[in-house]
Amino acid sequence: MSSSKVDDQMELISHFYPHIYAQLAQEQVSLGEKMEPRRRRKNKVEGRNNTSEVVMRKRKLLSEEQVNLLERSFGDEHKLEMERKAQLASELGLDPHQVAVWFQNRRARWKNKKIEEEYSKLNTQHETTIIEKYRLETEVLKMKEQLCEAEMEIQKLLLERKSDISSNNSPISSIFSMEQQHFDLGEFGMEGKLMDDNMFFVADNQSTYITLWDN
DNA sequence: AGATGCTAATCC
DNA sequence: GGATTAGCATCT
Repeated sequence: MSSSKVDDQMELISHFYPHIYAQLAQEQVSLGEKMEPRRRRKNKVEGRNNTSEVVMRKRKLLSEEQVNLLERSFGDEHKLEMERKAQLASELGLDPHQVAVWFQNRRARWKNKKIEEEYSKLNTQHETTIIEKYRLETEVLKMKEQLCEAEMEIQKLLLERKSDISSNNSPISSIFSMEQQHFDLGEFGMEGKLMDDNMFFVADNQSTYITLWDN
């Protein structure tokens, strides 16, 4: 029986009796028979002796034991040296080329997995960054609110001061006494000092600045 | 029975 | 070595 007829038969078996086919194919390998020739792509026309033939690509899944050994080997080393390839091939009863292909595909899967892991890690980082951003924005809003309240309090105190002055007959004694009023802004870790009606001097540990506002 | 996922095998 | 194809198994 020619090998193409054997292949055709196996093709039929594989199609209608997949389990029997798997068994037969496995037996072929374990008996050390000639390896199946590498199949060409489906519908690929092969020119030989002026004839064209369409050869179906067959494929057999590796057995659990074969995959286990390959996986262990891959765990040791992702690259495959010639010697190890031959060694593995004989241990597995596979064509060295099959072993090479398996490693190539395994490296591709490993790389994809790494990329997915990295993507997932970056995604998590991104999400926590977004949450932190919102937290900080909320904090800024709260602090702005507090600042606004403090400014209103200062305005109120200034107005009180003004009305005190206007009701007093000798303003010089108070406004030009060079004794500026102090405000405790402990809430902000700062100290405030009223310079005049338009200026408020604020100091903290890091910086010093003057806030101006319209009366 | 069609959709989908995995992967051996092929092509470039 | 990466991209792609296609066989096979499993799921829906």
